[in-house]
Amino acid sequence: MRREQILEEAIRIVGERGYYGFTVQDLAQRCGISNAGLLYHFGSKDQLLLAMLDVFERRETAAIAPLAALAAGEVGSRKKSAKPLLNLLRTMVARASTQPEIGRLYMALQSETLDPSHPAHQSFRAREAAVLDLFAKVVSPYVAEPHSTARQLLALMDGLGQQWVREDESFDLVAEWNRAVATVLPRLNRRGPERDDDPTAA
Amino acid sequence: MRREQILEEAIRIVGERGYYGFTVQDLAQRCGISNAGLLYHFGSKDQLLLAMLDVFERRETAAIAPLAALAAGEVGSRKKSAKPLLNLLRTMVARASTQPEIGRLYMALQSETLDPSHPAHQSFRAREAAVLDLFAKVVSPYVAEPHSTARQLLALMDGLGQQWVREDESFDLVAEWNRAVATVLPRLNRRGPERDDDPTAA
Amino acid sequence: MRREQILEEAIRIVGERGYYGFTVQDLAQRCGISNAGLLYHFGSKDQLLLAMLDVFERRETAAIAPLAALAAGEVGSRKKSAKPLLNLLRTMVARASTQPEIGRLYMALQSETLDPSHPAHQSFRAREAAVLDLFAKVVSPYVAEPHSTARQLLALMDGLGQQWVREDESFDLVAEWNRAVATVLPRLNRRGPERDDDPTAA
Amino acid sequence: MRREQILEEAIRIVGERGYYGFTVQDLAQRCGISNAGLLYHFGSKDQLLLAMLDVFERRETAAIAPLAALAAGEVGSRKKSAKPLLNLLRTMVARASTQPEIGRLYMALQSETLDPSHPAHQSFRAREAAVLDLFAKVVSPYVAEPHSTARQLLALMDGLGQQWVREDESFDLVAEWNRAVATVLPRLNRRGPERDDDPTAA
DNA sequence: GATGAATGAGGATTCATTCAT
DNA sequence: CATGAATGAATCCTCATTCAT
Repeated sequence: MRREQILEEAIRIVGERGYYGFTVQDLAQRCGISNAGLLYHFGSKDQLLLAMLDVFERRETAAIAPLAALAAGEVGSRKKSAKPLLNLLRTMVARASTQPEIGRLYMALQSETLDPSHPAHQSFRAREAAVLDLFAKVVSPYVAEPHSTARQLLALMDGLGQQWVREDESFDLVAEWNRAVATVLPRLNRRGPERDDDPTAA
Repeated sequence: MRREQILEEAIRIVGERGYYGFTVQDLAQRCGISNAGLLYHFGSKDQLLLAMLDVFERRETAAIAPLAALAAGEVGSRKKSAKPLLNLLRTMVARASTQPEIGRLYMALQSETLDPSHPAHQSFRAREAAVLDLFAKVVSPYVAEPHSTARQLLALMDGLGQQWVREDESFDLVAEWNRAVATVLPRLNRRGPERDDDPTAA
Repeated sequence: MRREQILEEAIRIVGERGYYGFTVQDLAQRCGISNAGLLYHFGSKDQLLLAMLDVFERRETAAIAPLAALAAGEVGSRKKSAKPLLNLLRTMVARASTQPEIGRLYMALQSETLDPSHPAHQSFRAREAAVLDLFAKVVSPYVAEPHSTARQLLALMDGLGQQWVREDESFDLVAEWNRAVATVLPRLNRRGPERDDDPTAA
Repeated sequence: MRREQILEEAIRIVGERGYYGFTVQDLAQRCGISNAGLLYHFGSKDQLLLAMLDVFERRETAAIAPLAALAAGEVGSRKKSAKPLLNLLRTMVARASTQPEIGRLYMALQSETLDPSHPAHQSFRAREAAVLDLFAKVVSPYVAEPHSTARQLLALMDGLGQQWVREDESFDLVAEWNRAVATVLPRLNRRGPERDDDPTAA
């Protein structure tokens, strides 16, 4: 449980300053623990990062994987419903706005890991590929070029999130994201009654 | 002229590692100069960053400002042409793919400066606001919610750029960007003969 | 306890070279400790100085304050005795000649802190004011212009101390000080049997 | 002439910060000259210090030596007058209060040169010895222990000067000095009409 | 589980000085 | 006379890490 608190605090710091701008000393201080006491739990700064990524992925998986499976399931089904897809996309962003720390962690690392020598570079590269694959798949019934659309969705998700963070969370991220989805996947809106909070805003 | 070389090299390093992951020593070594010799030219690491931003902005302004003016000029004109707008958007991204160093610099800082304590935080915040304003204005004749559209364009530009960098420039950034623009500004494509290099890729 | 040893050594060095002429590295070396190991105990060079001043003041207070109280107590009393006053003055200087390190520390800083930007400037200014006040008070029964006399006593104390240090402690500081006191406070000598080591030397 | 201006400025800086707290760069900047240009005139920082001491001594000699000679001349004369002695003592301090820069230079170095490794240590030691000798001589007709009295005068002169500097020149140094002289050399006041500006302040 | 003490490597920066021009 | 450019050594300080307790 001590470990959990520390991780939580670490996630917050990395979310604010990035991994490079984050120091073991700072974390230890904020946790009211000694420098050595902290490392006792995690072994090293890098392992601490891995633990953070683990938390991040675990939560992400728990929250997203089922929805992803649902959305993916629709792809081959006869009576396609866009609802699971929309639900997936919305939830992914809604999570960020609900748990800003985890969102910030993701965004900070997202950019920091552009550098191939960053300890989490591979991890984020793999994640990106996986998300792009997922998006391309679930989106394939609705667009002509699913790979491009997947890229656009991911770019919008990340880009809007970064704007949101940079502007001190001063606009409605979820609303903007819904509009963006409606723009990228226009066909979804012409069909069915599945929009529960009017993503088209047309 | 020595200063210029150093600046160029610095831009490359920051583009790769970000400002925090970049050390004066490293830069000095790569320039075949002593640690102190380097600082002679810039005074401090932070001032060096400012010099880099200055270069960045100077080049950006030189390349973009005229196109921005043209595009903005169309807004109020009677016979609106979308060509200047498309030209502006394309050039902004084309520059990044032509001069990857400067693009990487921008992207690295774009994310690193999420942290308000980063020395270039304000600078990037201001830049973002300015770009959003510009986008909203030039896009206003074509969309219902120009501010949202501006956000989407910027998010796509940044997001796609980051994907491109993370994936080792292994896809055609310009082509993807053109598709994205076509998606976000669909009306542009239905009109006139002004697309000179087929942004729709239909 | 390690801290104490370091402090002791630091006091010696500053006593010799002043605060500016004293380096963390030098101190570390003399203590057989690493540079970082040293700063672990004090945080920074400036805080180390504060710690030294603290030691200085603590010792000074312990040794002087009671005597100062006694001397001050005589001021309002009916049957004034000059003994506590003489005792105070003698002890202040005797301490310097007994513990030359602490005396040198004081003298080195006394002059270095003339510069308002010195980290201990305020501290020494305040100390000086306090000493002047104390002297003026305890001396008031015996002289016409206690404030001037206070100034003279302090000037003599500091000035003689500096001569003593500069001349490699080659004269009898205590004896000279006693003569000086006898000069500045001539009335004291005409009375009572309280001179135990003949300060007048008339 | 350029040299003179630079020296003047250097004296001011050393007066404020001491020799250790004074940097070539700082001086160069204040003189609107390049770093190298400055050293062209003086060769090195230490030689610059020597030049400053030279100026100091030259001025001191010019102003004081004649008065010293006069006062020394009285010692053996039949009809001793204390006037030259008083004049000498007064002038020495008056100079400091008239030209505070030179006074500060003296005081800063006075204390800094306690350290035997200071480049001007010997110079100041010698100066002190010379002044003590002079004082002892000129004072010998009036006191029982001229060497002690010399020490007291020098200590008072330096000590009061330091108080004056530390307290931002906020009291009347000359008046205090006169009182101190009257205290240390009481016999002078009982005789003759030679006090022109009431040194006794009785 | 946790700490106090310590470390080695590396960080930016400052300083007096040099030298070709 | 003076400068721009550069340097090597030194300065304070920070960091992740280790280890005996």
